[in-house]
Amino acid sequence: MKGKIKVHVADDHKVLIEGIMAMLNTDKDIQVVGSSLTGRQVMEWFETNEADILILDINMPELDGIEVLKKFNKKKYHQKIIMLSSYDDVKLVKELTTYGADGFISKSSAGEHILKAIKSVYEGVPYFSDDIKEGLFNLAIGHKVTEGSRLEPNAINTLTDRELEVLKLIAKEYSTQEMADELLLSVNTVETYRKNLLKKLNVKNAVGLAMFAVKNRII
Amino acid sequence: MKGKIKVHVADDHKVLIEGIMAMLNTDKDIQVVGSSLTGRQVMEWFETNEADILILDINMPELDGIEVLKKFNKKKYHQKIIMLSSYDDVKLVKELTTYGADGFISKSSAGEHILKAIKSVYEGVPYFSDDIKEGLFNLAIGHKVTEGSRLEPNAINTLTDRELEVLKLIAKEYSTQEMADELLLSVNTVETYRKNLLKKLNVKNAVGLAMFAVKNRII
DNA sequence: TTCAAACTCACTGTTTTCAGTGATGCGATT
DNA sequence: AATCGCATCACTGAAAACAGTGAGTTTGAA
Repeated sequence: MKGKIKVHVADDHKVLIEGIMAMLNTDKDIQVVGSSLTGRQVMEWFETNEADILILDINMPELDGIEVLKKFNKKKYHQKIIMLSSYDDVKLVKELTTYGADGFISKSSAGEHILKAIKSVYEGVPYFSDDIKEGLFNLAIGHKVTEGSRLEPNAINTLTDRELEVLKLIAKEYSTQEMADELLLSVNTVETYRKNLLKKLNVKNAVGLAMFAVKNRII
Repeated sequence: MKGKIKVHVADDHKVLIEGIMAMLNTDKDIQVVGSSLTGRQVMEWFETNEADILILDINMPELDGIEVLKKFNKKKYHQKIIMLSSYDDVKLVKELTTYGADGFISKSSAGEHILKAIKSVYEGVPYFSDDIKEGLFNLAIGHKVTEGSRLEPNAINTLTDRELEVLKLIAKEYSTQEMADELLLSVNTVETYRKNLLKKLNVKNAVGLAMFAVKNRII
């Protein structure tokens, strides 16, 4: 191995970042070159820096890990991405791999798995921690073990970026006018997104949208 | 200081535990003597072991941090307890201090705060990380400043039975007409309850009501 | 290059929500 | 007996949400 593997860590919990950094820096082949607390920070960092591996928390403020993943997908950066998931984001795994995620580690797994994951993914071999594998297995079996599994698993995947933005604002009690101001759009446009959301998510009003947002943790 | 401060760390995220351990063990005055992934494990550990400080995550499976705190309260163990909170559990702080919590740290604060907290609490001085303090301040002020911090502690208690019923239905996407049918009331009456709710809970629309319902687990 | 999807906006019309005010009856409290 | 909280309802008017349709532009992928 010529140089060290350069890693960027993104998570909204500073203690977790520092913990991971402390751990990774004990490995002679790995060097943590940056960290971010929000998705937006990740995007900004990668505009002027680069890393071999990005460890990305799924749940982050401003721009969550999923959004970041999608954006990276478009930008064609060359680093590998390992997703960090807190609870049972198992349902998302399949989808996220299609968006270019190279590995998954649940936070409830041991730290050594992060080392393994980094080295594995760096070599081009996707990595999934054991509990993620188990979760996928349970999903495949059909019998759910975890609470959250819903019927229309992928309604959220059908949402466009703009629709997601609007959805988040709706869940924050914004009125259409306020959203239009915030997003610099016409009221008509925002209304269109709202209507699309109502149809796509098959709910009857803003409350339904907000509840969907809660259940899918996009707020 | 004669011996090292003995610390036990409890959190369901193994990586976080390991991170905190790595960090704490760099301090010559502190020694991590144990860790747990669930509340039950904490209880078992303390039956046969002891520590000076218990760092306790609020959200854990099996037995959450709050329950553990209550049980410790009864057992009269002599260690101090620092609560780790993921999001803004600000509303809980006051209650938890009465149950014997000696400090609060949010996970979004830096790791050094854990060091500070441990030493402070060990000396008998309660510790609250800055964002917790800010949250409490906002709570006291009444009007929310930050995103998550809600209203005056017990707005729920000011709600009448009928208002609660209506609130639940609103959170289920009912329209006023539907609620009137369901509750055998006139539309006007239901509207009145809705208005009272908006005023009492200080939110601007039905989404705000639904979100309140979610946060206060009345759905 | 072509095509589809996403993004943007407009217009019309209906329904619902939000806001304020006021009123009645009923039961419990003082 | 008077008061107070709660439940119930009505009326008005303004604002916002919901619904359907159509259409131009941009962009990325095939």
